[in-house]
Amino acid sequence: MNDKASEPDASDLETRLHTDHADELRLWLRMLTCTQLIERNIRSALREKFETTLPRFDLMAQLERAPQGLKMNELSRRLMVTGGNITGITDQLVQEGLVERLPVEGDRRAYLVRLTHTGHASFAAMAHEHENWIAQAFAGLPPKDMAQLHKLLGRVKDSAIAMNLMSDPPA
Amino acid sequence: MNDKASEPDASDLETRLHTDHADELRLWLRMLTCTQLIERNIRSALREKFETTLPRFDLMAQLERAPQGLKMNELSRRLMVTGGNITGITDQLVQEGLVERLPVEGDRRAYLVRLTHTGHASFAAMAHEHENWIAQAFAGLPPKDMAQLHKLLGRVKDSAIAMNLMSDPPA
DNA sequence: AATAGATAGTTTAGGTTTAAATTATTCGAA
DNA sequence: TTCGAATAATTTAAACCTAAACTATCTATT
Repeated sequence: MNDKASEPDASDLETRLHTDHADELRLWLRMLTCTQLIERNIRSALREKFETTLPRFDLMAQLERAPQGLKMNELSRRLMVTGGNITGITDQLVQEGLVERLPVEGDRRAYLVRLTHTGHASFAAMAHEHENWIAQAFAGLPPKDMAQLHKLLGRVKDSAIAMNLMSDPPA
Repeated sequence: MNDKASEPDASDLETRLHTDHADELRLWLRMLTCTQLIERNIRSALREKFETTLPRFDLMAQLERAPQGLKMNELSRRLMVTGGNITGITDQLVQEGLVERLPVEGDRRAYLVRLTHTGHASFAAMAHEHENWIAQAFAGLPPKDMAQLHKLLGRVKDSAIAMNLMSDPPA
């Protein structure tokens, strides 16, 4: 190896000095830990109490807020997952009678996915509990802290969106 | 349906009043959005620039900080994934010569997983870029905001851990 | 020593998610 | 109108992740 004393090995010290974003890294890891802790809890609670999964719940939550229904690509965009994934989850929910696919007037490629009456009722039951679980996750924060956190995360969101635009094909 | 006028349908109004944790819900969704935006970006950058994946990077990052190596169950705990998962990822990395399994003195059940020389070099190259990506994600925040955010997320973390303990089998 | 229970790691089966390729349809411009 | 590009959704192959069952080893108690 290149261990001459004239050039101290740069692999550790120098690179570390140049790019010392340790604070950002720590912040990121803590953020990740928080979401993973909460998400894991929600997942297991959804399975235990309602025998369902988080992706299914999230999809239904989107449909609940859009009574007229949503197209697959819109679901994909909102849930930030790939289209193929939406296809799979929707297939399941259709199978179980919780959502339905409706033709779109004037575009035979697309569907509108909508909650069925059963799906609406099923979601209502789950949403009530879900809200409590989330509330528990933030129970340790005074309202003032929550507001502050929400504001700061708004800035992170903007920053992260900007980052995404940078790395996406600009054309 | 039970639509008698004497008892106004409670399914919407009342439950919503009782459990109005809309702020918590909004906060949670924003938090999730932030981490997903950033994580997605890191994933695609790792694939494009280094042909690797986030789980593999994360495992190597843990090993980098533990030069003496880590046992499988310790990796499992730190990465918050199941043991079986660790086995699979480690197998891959061993296959590619980036990590190695070493016997543990006095416990023939366990291994120590450790970065090889190649793995160490490979990780150093990636870590440098990774740090810049993370820094970009938080580029929009003044240092003061970052510190504040870190502090608030510390409270969330405590709260989330408390939530986990509640729902885990207490025995 | 013998055995029961705990611990370390792997295997298995099944579900999730992704990126990339594919099919079908729509839209726009020559 | 017709052809090429864009769009909506699906399919496919591969990686990821989990829970549960399993093997091997260790530890403590008797």
